[in-house]
Amino acid sequence: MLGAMKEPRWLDSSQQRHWRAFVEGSVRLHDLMDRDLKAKHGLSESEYEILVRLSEAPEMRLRMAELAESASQSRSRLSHTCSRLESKGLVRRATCPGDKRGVYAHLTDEGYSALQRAAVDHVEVARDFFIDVIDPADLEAIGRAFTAVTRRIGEVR
Amino acid sequence: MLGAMKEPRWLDSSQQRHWRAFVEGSVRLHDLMDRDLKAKHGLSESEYEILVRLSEAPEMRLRMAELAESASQSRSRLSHTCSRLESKGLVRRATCPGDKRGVYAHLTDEGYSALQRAAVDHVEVARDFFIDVIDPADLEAIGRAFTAVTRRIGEVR
DNA sequence: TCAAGGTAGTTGAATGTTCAACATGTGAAC
DNA sequence: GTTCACATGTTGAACATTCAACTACCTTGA
Repeated sequence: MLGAMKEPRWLDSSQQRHWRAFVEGSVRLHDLMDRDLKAKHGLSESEYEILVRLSEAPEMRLRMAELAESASQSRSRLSHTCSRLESKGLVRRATCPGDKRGVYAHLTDEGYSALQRAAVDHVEVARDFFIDVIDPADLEAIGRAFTAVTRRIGEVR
Repeated sequence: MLGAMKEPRWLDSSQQRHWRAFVEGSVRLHDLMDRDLKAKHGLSESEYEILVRLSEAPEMRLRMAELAESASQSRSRLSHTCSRLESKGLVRRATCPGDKRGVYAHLTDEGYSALQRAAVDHVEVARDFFIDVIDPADLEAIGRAFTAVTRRIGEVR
């Protein structure tokens, strides 16, 4: 009897339309940006994200766990990705003075300049295919909406 | 001299905020839904997408190329994924009468009922973490915006 | 009718990602 | 100060995706 309480509450047709539009658009946009980044700079989106986060951190370094969290990646994935970035010379690992378990990922100078180059193109694409085709008021709505989504997801862990 | 024309046109700070909010929110949402689907139904998002498209097609079948296009996947990826779905018994392949190169992917009865079950939960999650936390007017804005994004991407292939 | 070029789909190897197990270190309780 | 639970980060194997051939078939046109 209890199980039966969970009746499917379907979306109404306009909700469904909007939801679908979002899913399709965001998948295609992500694909496009990913391809572009890889073709022009040999970086995957997750590698790029890591460089961005490091570049914004104080002293351009972060603990692995913080970096994983801020780049929305699992620790394992970060560890592998970081090894790749390290072998490309864009990132360097160093042990953490206070906590011997800890590891800092540092952005190297080479990493910084690779990021600079990539960011210019990345923003260009974001502009061409996202910012510039969206009405400014709708862009604000997007900001509000996704902030709420992130907050909601944070509530449950 | 020509190369120098491409000056970085950075985003202004509110554009940047909205863009970031979107990237973060959509990554987290995608992650959440992916995990949920896999945990409860053993399906990846791309497998789910394939089942959805098939279920909506006339006679619940599509040519591989059409399916790839509508699920935004490469043909190679579809081919592999389809093999997995076939071995789970959710999809069945059949040669195409008119065109001997062609292959139809059919949704099986088992596939249809697996999809039904998954869809109920999927919608529930979409509602909990997306639809229900977004102001209806903002949701409309999202629909408009991402429709425009998809159109723009379509212009360049 | 047959050669040339295009399309459909699959394959296998290289590459990335996930998952569970592990090694190491910390910190709090006793 | 030893023990126990927990946290950090890495590893390797299983799994998924991408990329570049490749097979088979269709279409066009001379």
